[in-house]
Amino acid sequence: MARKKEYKEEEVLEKAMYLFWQNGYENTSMKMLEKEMGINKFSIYSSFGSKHQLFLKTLKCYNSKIKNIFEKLKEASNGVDDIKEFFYDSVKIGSQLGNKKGCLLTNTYNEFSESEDVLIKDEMNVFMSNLKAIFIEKLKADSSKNEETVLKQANFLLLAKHGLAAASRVNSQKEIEDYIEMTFNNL
Amino acid sequence: MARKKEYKEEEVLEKAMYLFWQNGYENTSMKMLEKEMGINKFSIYSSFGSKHQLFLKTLKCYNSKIKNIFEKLKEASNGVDDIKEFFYDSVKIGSQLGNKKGCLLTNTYNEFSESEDVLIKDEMNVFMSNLKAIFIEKLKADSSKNEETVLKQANFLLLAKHGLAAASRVNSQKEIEDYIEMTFNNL
DNA sequence: TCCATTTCTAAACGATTGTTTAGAAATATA
DNA sequence: TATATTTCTAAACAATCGTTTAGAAATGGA
Repeated sequence: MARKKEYKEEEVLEKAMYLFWQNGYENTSMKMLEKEMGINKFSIYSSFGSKHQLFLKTLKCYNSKIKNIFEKLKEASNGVDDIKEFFYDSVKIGSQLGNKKGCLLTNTYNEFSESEDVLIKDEMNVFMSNLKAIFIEKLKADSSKNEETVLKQANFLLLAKHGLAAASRVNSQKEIEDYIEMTFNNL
Repeated sequence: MARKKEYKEEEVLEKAMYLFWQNGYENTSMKMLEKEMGINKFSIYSSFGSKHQLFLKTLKCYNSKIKNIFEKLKEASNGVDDIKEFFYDSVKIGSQLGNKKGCLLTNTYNEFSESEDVLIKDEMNVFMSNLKAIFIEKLKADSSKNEETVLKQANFLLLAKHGLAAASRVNSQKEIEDYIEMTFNNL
């Protein structure tokens, strides 16, 4: 056959993910991607097709990275307390590598909120409705809450999670902890 | 003297503000600004200097638009309840004209969180620290709260306000109301 | 060793970015 | 009515955007 590839697609995809995570889609140029991924434009295009397809693949890569957090939440059985821990886990994964950058999916949700990009909006909506369904399930563990209360609190938590992800890009660890604690004070 | 200007700078500045509010700084092009403001590039540059200076001026324009909300909050005397009403007012001003677009300052804060633009970051920090100071003052109205509690709750509210502005770009009126109500449930 | 195949480098593509400029159109004053 | 001054239109600017392409470099099988 022929010449060997000098990079692993999984590895360079992950590097692209961190760059998009930090700068968003529009503010990440092919030039920046070349530098960060360590390969040139030709290789990016032959491996991933286009900037847009590359971005979608980094979203799926991110999804697989946070999958274990979701699994942990699903399999837990302490109701609201599990959601609280999920909030902490979500923030942690952002500050774990690099620095506080919020949540890639939420950042994307915000950046594309006025866009008409169906592929990306679909990806976002699936993520959000999955999360809401899990919240509802966890809240129902407390049988003293009626259906209306459960739905209201699920909406509250979804918005709180969204807001937290956005705010965590600029707030300190301490402020974030205070916020999470107070959010769950009256649930 | 000479020829008259065919537009009023205040009016076209306001139009530019709404465009930046909707699309953010980077995703608003000079071409879009020409169309929205109804004047061409030459006029924009002769009146406002550059895209960047124009943006800064729209931020100041926005500040003056929300000034009365701040004044109302400052002059009120019902403590936490006033902050709650301020939250409602903040959301209302977004949905008042056009549709839900969050808060221009918060949007900007998020968009420039990874940027090194000093002029803009200064503008943001002044806004945020002013807001925090007002929150603290209002919380202190309740003499049963000690200093630590006041600071913690002020941080909480600042982050909640930030998160709400971000989330309100994509959430419904009902979800937003639920969120505000629950946020102030235990303060 | 030679050739077919694949990946690499590096330049160029057309489109769009923010910005500037040359010259026509309009106006107040003389 | 002429002239000086300002604002307008419209084209061009260099730089950058995402994308493509031509050709050199490298590799495995014959």
